[in-house]
Formats: sequence, structure tokens, C-alpha cells
Amino acid sequence: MKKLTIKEIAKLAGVSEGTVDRVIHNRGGVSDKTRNKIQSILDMHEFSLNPIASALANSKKFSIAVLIPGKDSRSDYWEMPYKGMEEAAERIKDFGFSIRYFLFDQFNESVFLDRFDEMLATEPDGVVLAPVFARESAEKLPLLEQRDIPYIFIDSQLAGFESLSFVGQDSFESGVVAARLMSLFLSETGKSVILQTRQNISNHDAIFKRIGGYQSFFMTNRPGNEVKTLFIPETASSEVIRKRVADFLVEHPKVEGVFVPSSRISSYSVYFPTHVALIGFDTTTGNINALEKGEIKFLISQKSFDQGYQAVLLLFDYLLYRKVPRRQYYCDIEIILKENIKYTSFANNNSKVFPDFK
Amino acid sequence: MKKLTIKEIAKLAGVSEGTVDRVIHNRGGVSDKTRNKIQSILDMHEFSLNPIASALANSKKFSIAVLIPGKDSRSDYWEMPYKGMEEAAERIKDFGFSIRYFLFDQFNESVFLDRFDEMLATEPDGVVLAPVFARESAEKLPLLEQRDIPYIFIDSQLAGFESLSFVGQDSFESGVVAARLMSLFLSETGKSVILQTRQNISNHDAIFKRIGGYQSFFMTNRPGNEVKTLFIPETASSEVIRKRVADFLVEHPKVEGVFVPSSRISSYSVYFPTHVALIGFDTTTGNINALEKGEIKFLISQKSFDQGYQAVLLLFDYLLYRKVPRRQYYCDIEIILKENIKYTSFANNNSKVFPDFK
DNA sequence: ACAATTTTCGTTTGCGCACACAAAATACAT
DNA sequence: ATGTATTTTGTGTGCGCAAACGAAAATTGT
Repeated sequence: MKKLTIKEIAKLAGVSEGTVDRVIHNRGGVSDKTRNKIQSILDMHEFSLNPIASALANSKKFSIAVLIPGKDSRSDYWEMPYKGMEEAAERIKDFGFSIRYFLFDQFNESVFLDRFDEMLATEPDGVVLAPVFARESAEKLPLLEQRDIPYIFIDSQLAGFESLSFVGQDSFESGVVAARLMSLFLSETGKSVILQTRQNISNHDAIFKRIGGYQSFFMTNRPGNEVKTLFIPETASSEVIRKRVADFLVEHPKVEGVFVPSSRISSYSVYFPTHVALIGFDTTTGNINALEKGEIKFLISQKSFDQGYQAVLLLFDYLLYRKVPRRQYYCDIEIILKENIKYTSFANNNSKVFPDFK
Repeated sequence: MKKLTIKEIAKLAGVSEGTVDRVIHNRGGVSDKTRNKIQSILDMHEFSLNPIASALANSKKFSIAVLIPGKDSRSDYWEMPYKGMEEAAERIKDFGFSIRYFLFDQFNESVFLDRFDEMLATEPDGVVLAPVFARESAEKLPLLEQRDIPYIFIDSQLAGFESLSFVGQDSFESGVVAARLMSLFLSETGKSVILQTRQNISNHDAIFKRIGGYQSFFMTNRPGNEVKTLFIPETASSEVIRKRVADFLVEHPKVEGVFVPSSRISSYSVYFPTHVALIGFDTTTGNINALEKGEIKFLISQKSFDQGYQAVLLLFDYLLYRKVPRRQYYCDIEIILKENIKYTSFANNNSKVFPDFK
């Protein structure tokens, strides 16, 4: 069926273009009778706007606000979603879309709250946010809902909120995948260790789910392989870590693998002997180095570049085309090892500089 | 720097919009003096067309021709690039882009030649093609170059041609990855087998490179693990395969793994005992089934959905924005196992029906 | 009944560009 | 110099839609 223009719809309905326009955009000021008539014709022909002409005529500029952690001395994880978003921005800028970033300190709740308020003050048309602080996010999100500003969760999600969508990984399953990979390195009765830091302030939810998936796999598939847990304080010095690890390995000599459910595996990899298999998350610079040196067997990537790209595009499609996305988009659980690291999508360096949160 | 319009450029140059337009599009009929003047102003301000307005005003419709294998009784591999292209088509259709598919029989060169001619007759603005038949492609490609029709190789590439780009996988490295994974299942002196069909008519180049990568890994990293080769004719009956495999395993009892460098691993998986680790390529329906049943340990995905999507978008960017792509885009070498199969990108089923080549 | 509102609807302009057409400027010939 | 051919440049229209403006119709009040 040929795609009709507003003008043609108007002719069919025996009204002017302006009236059709009013119906399409719910601008009001149209009598029930003509509105119904026009609407039925629109429906019948499955009318949709020509987004090109619409974008051209539209003086309205869309602004998308992004609320994610900024550059961080401990991890460059959030640089990748940022780059993905910048790539998406390039693709949609001619439609009048611009992105404003509100970067916060992922270890400081109050900065997050401040940035949220700043963001809100700019009255964005849509928001992409990483709810790393669950409580603070829950406190602020109603402000978006009151204003009917659509928002998309990225990286992790909060239950009980009317987010437009979620783009991220199935953390539980990624833990299962990690476990499956780990099982390849374990002997019949070999043990593995989950290495946890005591305060996983940010993103603890995703990390707990990964741990859940990991344990679940071994319980159901490999009950003979005991899973231990080793806690190391986030603030521990090099000496302390070395000692804790050494003590632990003496106490549990059958430990053949270590699973680090956070993205900080490279901070611990040097403390373990090479016969212990290490598996962790995220292709941060440190982790990639450790992988290439052979200290780590596998990394699981969240494809965060793609996450950023997709989150922005979903918002774009929603704002411009009114295309309602699915409630959630789970990205690939990508398995990275030395041999395929150079072909992961993040490697598309487009030389955008990732700003600091300050 | 603010982005200028043609009108503003015209004012700066003291000429009319039409003249600027002529310079921008090399329409000729402009004196050297004014052309140089306008060009320098364009350069100075880094002028670029507004693609939105351009697309709207442009009566010219772009057509992209796609020349790939069609539906096939033996494998549904090519359905995924097709779906990726359809998704891309959806995103660019409002810019006046349409895609025409010319699907051929991947086991019949003459159908390929016919389709190529049909494709050429439609005078496409750009072409995406899978050069599965090297000789026939080499014979036909000059016709595109004569006509200055840009084309992109997908899946595999041919050396010595002026293709705009290549979108596919680094086959050699994917073989290396397969080998690395295989090594996890091999004992100190365990052997692995490369299972080849005698006539790999189509795509033999990629398959040979995978084999090369596989062997290379074992030679340099695990010389203790011998790599054998088992040939099985493509046309072999079930009985023949069963016997060949059984004989081979008797002859080589230390075989602990089988590597199938084609995408047809599910055709052979049932013939091997479970203690032999199987690793193959591509997430075809059959392969996914075998993976989920546990017959196969790993699959390596070419992310062919993404390949299709990207190839079309590269052509789009080139035709509309004159953005010259890189010579090659290597997609992820994705490792698939039972636990992460459901999150691979191909799973975005958009219910497009993949047509037959007939 | 008529004027004052309010509601409903039609008309017009412009977004930035592509392109056909008209006009002006220049070259050439006699 | 005058007219004609040719090159160079300017003008106008339309792509499909958004939105302001104004006209018409319907409603209300007196």
C-alpha cells in the first residue's frame, strides 16, 4: 500500500492539512466528528509521518540527558557506553537530537543527586541513566515520571519503576556462563572461589546476581566442585591482599579457580599463582592487560559500547517515531579471551575523549 | 562553529544559492573564479549538506542491491545477514533507500551469474555481495567498477578488487580461537581432528583460513596435541559417515576433540561419542539444537546479523554523506555455548521471511 | 435579534535543499 | 556595431510537515 501524505489524507477526509495535522498531534481544537473521521482514515491507511520532513520542519530540538558515572581513576568502564552514545549521537544529530551528559562520581551519592537535579533543570525530552545508587535513584525517579519524561535504565535496572526500557545484561546468566567456563578448569573435586570486596557500594545488585548465577550452576551441574567465598576489603593494601590470598590458598589447597564478579579482577590477578584459573568481568584497560599477559583466562564483556548506542537509539525511535521499545534488551554475554579481544566492538576507537565527572 | 546553510554560504560569497549548489554537486557551468571562491568558503566553514533536507528535496531514490545466497535446505546461515539488512533498511528507508535482493543458490555458479546480470540491469547505486564463488565474482566485478558502482564484500572478500569495504570475520583468528577453546578439553597428549568435507565449493577460502588458524595455534602453543584431518565426502550417507568416524576413532583412540571449520557441524555431531569435544561455527538452527542438547561444546558465531546491518549502513553513509568507510570491518569472534545462546544478537526476530533464491 | 466569545477549521510560511527554468553576462561572427 | 550562440548566474517551485495566523462557524450572553 502506498504511503500517503498529510495532504492526501486531507483530501480524502475533505478537510484541510492543518486539521489533519491537529489530529495527528493531538493538538485539540477539532470537533469529535471530524476528528473521528480523520482518525479512521489515518488508521485505515496506516498513516505514519515522514520523519525526514518532520525533522526538517520541526523547530523542536530534542535533547537527551545521560546520567552515568564519569571518568574514574579506578576503572574506565564507563568510557565505553559513553563512546557508544557518541556514535549514536552522530547518527541522529541531523534530526535535531543532542545529548547532554551529566557524569557523576560512582562512589559518591551526593554528586549523583546534584547531577540529577542539574539534569532535571535542563528539561530533557528523554533520559538514559545508570541507577548505580539504588536508593538515591528511587528517590529521584518519581520526578521524571511526574514530568512524563521517558527514561531508560542502562547497565542495571530498578524494579517497580515505569522505565521505558532497560538495556543491559542478564547478570544472573552471565554468572552462569562464568561458572560454565570455570568448570572447564576444575578437576573432579577442585574448588573455586568467589572473590568479593566487602562494600560493593555501587552496582551491588548486578554483582549479587552474577554470584547467584555462578553458584546456581555449580549446585545443579557440578555439586562436586565446592564454591568458597573470599572477602577482601576494598581499601586493602597490596600487602594485606597478598597475605589474605596466600593464607586462603594454604587453607584451601584445592582451589583451582577464582571468580571475580566485579569488574576489578586485574587488581587481584597478580596475587594468584598461574595454576589458578581467573575469570572476571568487563574489558577495562587493566583487565585487558591482565588477559593478554595470560594472568586471566576469560573475561565476560557486557558490550557496554553497544549498550550506550542502543539505549540512545531506542530513545530516539521513541521520541521521533513513537516506537515503543520492549521492556528490556539483554545484550550479548560475550566471552573474551586473549585471541579474540582485538575484535570486540569497543575497539572502534573514535577518539572521543571521555570527560571527567568533575 | 555553527553549521552554515547553502543560503548563508551564498551570501558570504556574494552569489546565489543556485551557484553554490552547482559547486557543491560539481554540476559544472560555473566559472573558475567563482567556483574557487565558493569552494574556499565551503572549505573554510567545513560545510556539509543537511542530509535531512537533502533527502527530502531529493527526488533521487537510492537503491542498494544485495547479492547473497538465498534460502537453502542444508543451512539457514544466510537468513541472519538478511535480517540484519532488513533492520538496516527500516532505518534508512525514509531517506529514499530501498534494498533489492538477488538471491542465488550457493551451490550453483550459473544461478549466481544470472543473478548478477539481473542485478546489474537494475542499475543499483551500491551493491553488497558475498563472493562465495571466487572465480565467477572475479569475472563479474569489473562490470561494477566500470560503472563506478561501489560495492561491499560481506562474509568473505576477494583480493585485488577495489571494493569499498569488507564486512566479515577474521577467519584465521577465528580458527585460532577455536583452537584455544579446543585446548581446554585436551589432555597432555590428546589429539584433535579437523573434519573436512571434500568439496567445500562455496566459501572454501574462509574455511581454509580457519583451518590455518587452528593448526597454527597448536603448532606454536600446544605442539604435544597432534592435529589430524578426517575427510568425509559432502554426499556421504548416514551409514558411510558412521563407519568412517568409527574407523577413524579406532585408528586414533586418543582423539579427544573434533573441529568442524564449516557451518555444518550439526550434521556430524551425532556420530561422535560424548567424551569427544566438538567445536564448530555458526548459529544455524541445527547447530543451536545440537549445542543445547550438549552434543557440541562451543560454537563460534560470525555475528552475521550484525554483518548485514553494518554493510548496508556503510553503503548508506557512503552514498548519502560521502563518508568513506574503512577498508575492512572485522566483526566479533563470538563464542557461544549453551548458557549464552539466548542472548546472541541474531535472536532479535523481526519475523521477516527470508525468501528462497528461486 | 445581534454582538461578543469561543470553538473549529483553512491558509500560509518556512525548514534546507535539488533542480528546472529564466535571465544575465560573455564570447563570437558578420 | 549588431545580432546570435554560449556560458554563467539568478529565481522559483516543491519535497512533507509544523506551527503561526486568521477566517469562518458555532456557541453564548444580553
